[in-house]
Amino acid sequence: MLECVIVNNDVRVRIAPSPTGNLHVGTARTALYNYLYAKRHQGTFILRLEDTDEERSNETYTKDIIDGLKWLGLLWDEGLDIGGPYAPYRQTEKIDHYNTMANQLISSGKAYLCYATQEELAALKEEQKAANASPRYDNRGRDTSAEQRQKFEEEGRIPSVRFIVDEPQVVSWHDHVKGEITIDSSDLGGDMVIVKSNGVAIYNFAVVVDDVDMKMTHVIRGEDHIHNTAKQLLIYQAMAKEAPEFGHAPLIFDIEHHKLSKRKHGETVHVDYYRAQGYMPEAILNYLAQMSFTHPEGKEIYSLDEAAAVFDLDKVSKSPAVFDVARLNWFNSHYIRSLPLELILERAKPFLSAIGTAYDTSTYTKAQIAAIVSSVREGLTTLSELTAAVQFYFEPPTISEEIGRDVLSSDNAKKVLTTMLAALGGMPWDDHQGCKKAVDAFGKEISLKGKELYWPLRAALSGKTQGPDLGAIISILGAERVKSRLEAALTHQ
RNA sequence: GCCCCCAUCGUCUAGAGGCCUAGGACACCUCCCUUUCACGGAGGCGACGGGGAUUCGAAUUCCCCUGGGGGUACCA
Repeated sequence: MLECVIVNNDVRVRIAPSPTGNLHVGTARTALYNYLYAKRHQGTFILRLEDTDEERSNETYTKDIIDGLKWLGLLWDEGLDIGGPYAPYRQTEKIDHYNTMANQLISSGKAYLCYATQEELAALKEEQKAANASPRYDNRGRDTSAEQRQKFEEEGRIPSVRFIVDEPQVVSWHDHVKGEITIDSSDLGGDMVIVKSNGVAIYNFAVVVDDVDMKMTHVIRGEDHIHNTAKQLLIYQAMAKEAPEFGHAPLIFDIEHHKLSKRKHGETVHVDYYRAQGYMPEAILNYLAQMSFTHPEGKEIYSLDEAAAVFDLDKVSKSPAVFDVARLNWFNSHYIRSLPLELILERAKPFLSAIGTAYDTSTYTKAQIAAIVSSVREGLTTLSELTAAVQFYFEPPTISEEIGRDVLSSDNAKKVLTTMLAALGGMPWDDHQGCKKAVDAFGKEISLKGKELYWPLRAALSGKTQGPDLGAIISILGAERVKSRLEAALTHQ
């Protein structure tokens, strides 16, 4: 198949989170799309921090976001943490610069100082509400006279800077995922504040300045920004700067079809949560990618690199997707059983430690630990389940009343256990399959097979009637433990 | 209220006028494999929101309705 890939080394995209919470699943998805777009076009992926809301911003969130993106493997080429040619990449370090730009707009008549107080603005809103009119700023500050200004200053009023939104005016753009979008400037709420009275630029203004400064070519973000895009386009125009291309991805919904929010869903909206539960970054990435994007060959399972090779914005769905943990789980269990054992072992460490005092690294060799994890990983959905799944390898199982009665108390069970005890000397301990065969062999001698043969052993050794392969259990536990557990089980007659 | 976006199985989606008695995946159910769980395999359940229009023919184009969501801050 002949494919025409546009290679554009000039492509520059970014993820620009605000540190008002831990790394959000939606932010991760947006970061992923930007990352994929950059890689596809051999462009540059940038991480910038939008921390102009000093009230809500917090440095611990910044750290969490950086850690989370790194953990996912969405590494940026430029930006926070690593710097780059367009530093700083943190908006609070550019406050003066935004003010300079705002002043330029004022000098060119595109913006003005607005002395309206919060109270006046609130009153205006009330009035409009009472009159059943759309809430909007009435542009009253546009022609504030010199005398009025003087008076306001004397009253101690501190002005904000408002950008003049000319009305009516059609703002439209070709959106890379949505297609044509048209918005009338009259629906934008009137002249908008671009610098708050505390002297700090507001998001809609700072982004534009930054995107210009950093030479962004494409802005890929959630569709909750569509109206912001219209506002921002007007600012680009006023600054006589070329605007980047836009692509608005659909939102991620909860099962009730609302935007995934921390307020409603708590920690489950954070990447951290999944990380702590033992989700694989590969699974999260794969899940996030395929949720609104379909691989052209119909693949369900694919890596970050594979996705980067085929990603395209016009292949991104226009409609929102419900976040479905069941599906994430399917991806996760797939990766848990197919990723290299070495890697799983590394990631399993915290969950093995969680076993508690019984977990002593000297109990088993490294190879045995590997065998333990390997014996159970097929049945895991998340690594957090590992703790309970391997517990019996470390501590003698407590035999429940039920198991004792139903599985261990029969004469046949007693026969199996005693025969096994006698056969211990001939066990090929290092060989999983060999151990299984040895069991089969003595089973034949005592004319027992299947459930009758296996369950008593399984119960005696693990306390459960289901779990890993019996041969693996025997082999891993080794002679000592097998012997003592069999003897203990015999007391349940 | 106003503005914008969206609309195929429960969920994620394929589908760019005839290939669609609508395909795949997750979930669920049944069977097979298996000492068990899981994996794997074979089946099953299950959808084009409604109405017009265009056309020989519409899930696919257009219009209206309905529904859902997002936005409407000196938050981002």
